[in-house]
Amino acid sequence: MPPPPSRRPTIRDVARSAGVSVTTVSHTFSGNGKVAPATQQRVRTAAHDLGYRPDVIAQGLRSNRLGVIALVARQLDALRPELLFDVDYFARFAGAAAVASLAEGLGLMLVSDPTGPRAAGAALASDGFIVTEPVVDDPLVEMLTNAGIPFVTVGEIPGVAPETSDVPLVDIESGRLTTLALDHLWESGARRIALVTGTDRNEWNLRSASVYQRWARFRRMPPALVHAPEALDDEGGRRAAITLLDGSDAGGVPDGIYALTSNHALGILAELTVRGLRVPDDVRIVAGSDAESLRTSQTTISSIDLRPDELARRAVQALAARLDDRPPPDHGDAPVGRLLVRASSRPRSPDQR
Amino acid sequence: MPPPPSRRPTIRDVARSAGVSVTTVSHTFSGNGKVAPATQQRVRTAAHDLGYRPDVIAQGLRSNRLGVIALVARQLDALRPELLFDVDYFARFAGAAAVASLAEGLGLMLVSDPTGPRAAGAALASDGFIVTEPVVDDPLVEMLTNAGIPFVTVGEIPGVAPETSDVPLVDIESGRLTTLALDHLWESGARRIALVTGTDRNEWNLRSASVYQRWARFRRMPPALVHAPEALDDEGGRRAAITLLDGSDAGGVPDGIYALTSNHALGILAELTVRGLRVPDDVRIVAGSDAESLRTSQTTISSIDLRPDELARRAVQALAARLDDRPPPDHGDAPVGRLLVRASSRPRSPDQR
DNA sequence: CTAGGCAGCCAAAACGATTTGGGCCAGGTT
DNA sequence: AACCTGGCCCAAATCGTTTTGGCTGCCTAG
Repeated sequence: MPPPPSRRPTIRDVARSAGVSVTTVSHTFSGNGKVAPATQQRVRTAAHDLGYRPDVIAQGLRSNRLGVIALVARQLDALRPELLFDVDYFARFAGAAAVASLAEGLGLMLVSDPTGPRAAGAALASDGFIVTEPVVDDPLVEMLTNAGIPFVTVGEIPGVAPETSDVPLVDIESGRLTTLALDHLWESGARRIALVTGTDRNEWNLRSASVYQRWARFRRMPPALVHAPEALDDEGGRRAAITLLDGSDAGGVPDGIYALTSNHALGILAELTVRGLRVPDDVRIVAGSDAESLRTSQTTISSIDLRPDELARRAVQALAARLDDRPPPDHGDAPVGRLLVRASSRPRSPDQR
Repeated sequence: MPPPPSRRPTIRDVARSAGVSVTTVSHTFSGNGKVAPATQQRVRTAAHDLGYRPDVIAQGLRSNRLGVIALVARQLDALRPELLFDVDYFARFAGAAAVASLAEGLGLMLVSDPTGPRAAGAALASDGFIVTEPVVDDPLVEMLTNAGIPFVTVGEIPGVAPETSDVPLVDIESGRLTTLALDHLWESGARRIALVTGTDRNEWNLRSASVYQRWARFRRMPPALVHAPEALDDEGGRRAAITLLDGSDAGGVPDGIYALTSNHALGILAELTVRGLRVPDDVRIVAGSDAESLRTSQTTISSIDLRPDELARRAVQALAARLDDRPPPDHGDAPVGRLLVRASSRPRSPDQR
């Protein structure tokens, strides 16, 4: 068996070798048309012997589909790109999305925001996009809409009522989860609960803040709301803590803090510890997204686990359905996100020192 | 400006609209051929008005290049895929690789091992592969070699001398770093140093073990070597610790442990703590790969930071160079990986013994 | 005045698959 | 005997680019 010319075999080579037309070869593999079993067998063995693999790109050209979807990682262009995946949420999301994509027969491409100047052309090769946490007036959303490229969002596009939009949406349950976190803090004894949000104008930050405001009014609790840039990491949390502790807010020093970003929660814990405040005795903390580091910190920190794996799975399935013009999958309305109670908000048990 | 037929404009539409041939349009954008500046201008505005974007797939078909490279995530098929990215190393690697790819004008695709049964065809669409930590007789390596698909490995292909292979290799410095970790443990006072490796047969595990053996002989220290499956996570570390502490090894109970996998190190720390052994006073610990959780654990754990971001960057650059038939980039021989000393191996302050 | 060169443009042939619209033949119906 | 019906197969068109190999004129050197 002489290695045929070094280039990889095409459908034509297979056809010649099997003594049939390319049409027949194509039909054999695609299942279209009618091909006698005997012929099929001949084609298959010929293909196998030649080591034939259909050229995905040529298929893509005809079908206008490549079998690749893109996950947009907006922070990719940020200052310290190597830290991108420090955000556990996104890392978990990406991992689960890759797995789910594979299950749908799709590849998952990580791309930076393609609206940016450095937009790699390759990004546009994908059949569809998953946009997590779109922000107000998101240029990416606008671009995809204009270009007619299918996409789904995880979290609402702020300012766009989901009913009026036909963009598939994966619900991140920001309302329910905010209430869940606040109620939990309340039940664990906190009476002056502050909220620390990030500064990205996405559903998570915006909705949490508004729900918090309403919740505080309901509890007749003067709201204490601080914003810290996500990018500041721990330091952002530390500064937020300083603001809350030093700034003589109406309500006085908080005894409970709900920090939406996990690294902020860590920074807050650090600052509280420095000041000799005990967690959870003096101040209870809940983080709004889960991370490995919350599980291993000195005082473990309670958190809202958004279940990025499940969200990713749903996003991929929704996108795959849309790409195939199938109706969107119905995930029922069972809650997804959950509260993980750890030391930072655990009521003391009777016998503890 | 009536929206032309809903399908996206092709190069032909642009040509017609600008009153030139498709060749001229192509040349205008590619810079090939000769096109009068005035004509170029006409073409460009026509393209812009139509909202024309070249079809990446069609370009790919001609050029046999799509501008996408694949990163193989072997653990993707594992039992708990959502935990894939718990392995900080890979998460960081993927993030940095995505960024570096973008800089090279390439997209990064996450694919599971394409040798598996579920191999998504899309995986094969990529121009090249990055294989991290290939194992002995790696089927993926074999497949890529046979198919003539370009790839680079991060870490040697065990059993294949790098000089004899023309597969670009990113050096993970397993020899130097193992020695670095062991010397550090020694200097911090440990005299009976055990090694806990994973069970994957990759360079990191294999080379570390062999270097450890030699190092132990040199120090006239009876070696204590335990293997625990990476997949067991903390539990694997716990079991390894049990083996080391209970099994009456020749050398007795170790006072220093080098655990290659970060989660193993965490498990070891937990088991030691349970038994009332103090870290680092009774036992010093160093982990062989860095992770966020080592930085925040009760007793922070020293680690070897492989600098996955830098490794990823190099891998991408090497692959990009190979794809362009450029000579491989020369990264000099400055060391990359480093030791991060934390509490688990910090020598006691002066007043201690 | 002519040959050659060059700038500017184009038609047509790839690239590797899928799909369309027959053709041919055997067997069953009128 | 003529007609229809399927089963099986094929040639050619198609997808949207890039590249090859001309074809025009115009300019300049001889």
